[in-house]
Amino acid sequence: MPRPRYFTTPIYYVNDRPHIGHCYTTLVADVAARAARLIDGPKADVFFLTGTDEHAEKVVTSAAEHGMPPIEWADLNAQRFKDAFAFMGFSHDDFIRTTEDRHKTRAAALIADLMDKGAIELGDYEGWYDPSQEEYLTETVAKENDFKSPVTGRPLEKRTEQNYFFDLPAHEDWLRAQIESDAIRILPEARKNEVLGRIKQGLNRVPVSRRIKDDDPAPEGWGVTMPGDPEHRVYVWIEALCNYITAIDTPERAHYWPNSSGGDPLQPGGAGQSQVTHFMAKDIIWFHAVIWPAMLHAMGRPAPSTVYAHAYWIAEGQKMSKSLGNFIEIDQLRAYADKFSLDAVRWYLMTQGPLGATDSDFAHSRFVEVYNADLANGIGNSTSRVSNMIDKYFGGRVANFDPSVPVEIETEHAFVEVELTNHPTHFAQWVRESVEGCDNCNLASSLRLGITIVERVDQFISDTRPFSIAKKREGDARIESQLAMILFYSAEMLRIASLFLYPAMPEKMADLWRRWNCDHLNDPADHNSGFKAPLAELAQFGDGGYSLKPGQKITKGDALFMRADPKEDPPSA
RNA sequence: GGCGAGGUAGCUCAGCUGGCUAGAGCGGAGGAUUCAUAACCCUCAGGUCGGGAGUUCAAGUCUCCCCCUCGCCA
Repeated sequence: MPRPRYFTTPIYYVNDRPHIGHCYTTLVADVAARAARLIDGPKADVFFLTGTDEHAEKVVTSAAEHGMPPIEWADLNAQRFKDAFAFMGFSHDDFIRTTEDRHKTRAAALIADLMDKGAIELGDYEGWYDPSQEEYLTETVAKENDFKSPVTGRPLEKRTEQNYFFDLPAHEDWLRAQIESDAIRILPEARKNEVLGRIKQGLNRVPVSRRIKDDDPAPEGWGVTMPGDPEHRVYVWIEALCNYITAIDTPERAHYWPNSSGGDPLQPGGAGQSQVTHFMAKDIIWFHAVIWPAMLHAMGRPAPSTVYAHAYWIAEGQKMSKSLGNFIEIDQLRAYADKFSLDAVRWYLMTQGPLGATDSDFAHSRFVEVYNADLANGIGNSTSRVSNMIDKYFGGRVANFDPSVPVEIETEHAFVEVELTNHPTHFAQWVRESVEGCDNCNLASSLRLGITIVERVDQFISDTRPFSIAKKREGDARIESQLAMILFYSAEMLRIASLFLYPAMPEKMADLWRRWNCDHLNDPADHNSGFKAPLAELAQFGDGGYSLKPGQKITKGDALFMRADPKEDPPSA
């Protein structure tokens, strides 16, 4: 049995409008989840979670501004995320909202557990309070604003109040050891250094609650109150982190968190144990790589295996910001998808995106370049030329050939035999590379393998020149067999290339499989229907159970990706 | 101010523990070809590897100084 794998995105602040940032993080998780399901095949045990974080005070005030109860406002906005994610073709298994009872009750239980274990205690909180906004500011923000309210300019007050604190410093040594040894793997590497550097500077207690104000605008039951102390509400950040557990705290799902029963509970990723990967943007790595693992440790639960923090998208060379109003929102991605196809958008984001530590630019000219190079001129054109030749020369069917007749190419001096015997070995190697890439979250390089194979197909066709051979095949069984073999090889290589490309482009690849009449999927019409076999078996070249067979129909269809004109204006939302 | 990352071809970046004429992809130029989506294939980049000094038989690759960019923290 393949080991269980659990992929998460952060739960998104429900007041936000879905934009490229939310979509990107979720896309990365989607591609990781799809790749895992493909690699592990029909027995894959993958759970992919996303959702929304809804208990922030601003949600209550925004709702009031819109003249509706907070939950209605949250419903409305959460739906926007659901719609956006459905549009993006994400394959999440669940969408959790922190306002749901299943979350609230379990989050409260987790906090209670921490209190029972003495990890959370009451203490004094001293900070800079902005009376006009009724909120505390961090030391940094306070200082930056010269200890005046950033909104009204009035002086801040130093205030003290009682709060509950999580004893983070108690876990310092453990955290450092876990992170240094990669027991908790922080990726990319640069982020790991950053986190370790910050831990070395010393850890502070983390406030986990806020006293509920007398004039609290939130309705009864909003948020999660501190167990045994209804005067305090659990700080949204702490409550939000709990979603990774609350969503899977059912008998069927519990195994997605590594359990304590088998061996050392604090050694995640032991054999058979679930592999947990949290994806997020770099701004919230501290919560996920330090506070959350420490909370889990305090509860006696294993930590996540991998915390992956990608960098940001910028737009046409400019940082995206509220003041500039240049966020690339879901509508703009929709406009690109309308023009270039959704899978093209997914491909661009995945292969050009900020998976590493540095930011990436979403530039229209770049989009078109990548679209043309990889998709239109790459997999699109190659599919087209291969299916066209099979149609033209063999009536649209994979033809029989005699494997003992070698394929030869004509050089200036002689006919040279083409080396084909290594093909199966090459593909087996690529499968290994792809699996390894996914394990290390090198999703982009794993996807690139598909394009590498397409390039091989184009080269192979140039070398063997089936279109020239076709002209002199009449009555020559040897040449006929060579032609059949070349096209079989080409089509078979494309079939395998498409498997590598699938996690990013599920719709288009399923389309290709329908044209090729391949039966990789349980339901050929549904790219989410699951695979009939693990990748290694599906990607077996030439004589595998899923390889193309003589007589198999290959349908010549419309262009998979039509070439785009770089001079055209960007699509607008 | 503290810690960290980085400055390599027009663009995006590879170059691990120092070693032959510094690489890839994209864009651009030329050629060849015609099965294909003006596509594919082949060839072409003469880039002071941020600047300076040093160590070494040998340095993008190590040391020191300087300049610049960017993170995280205070």
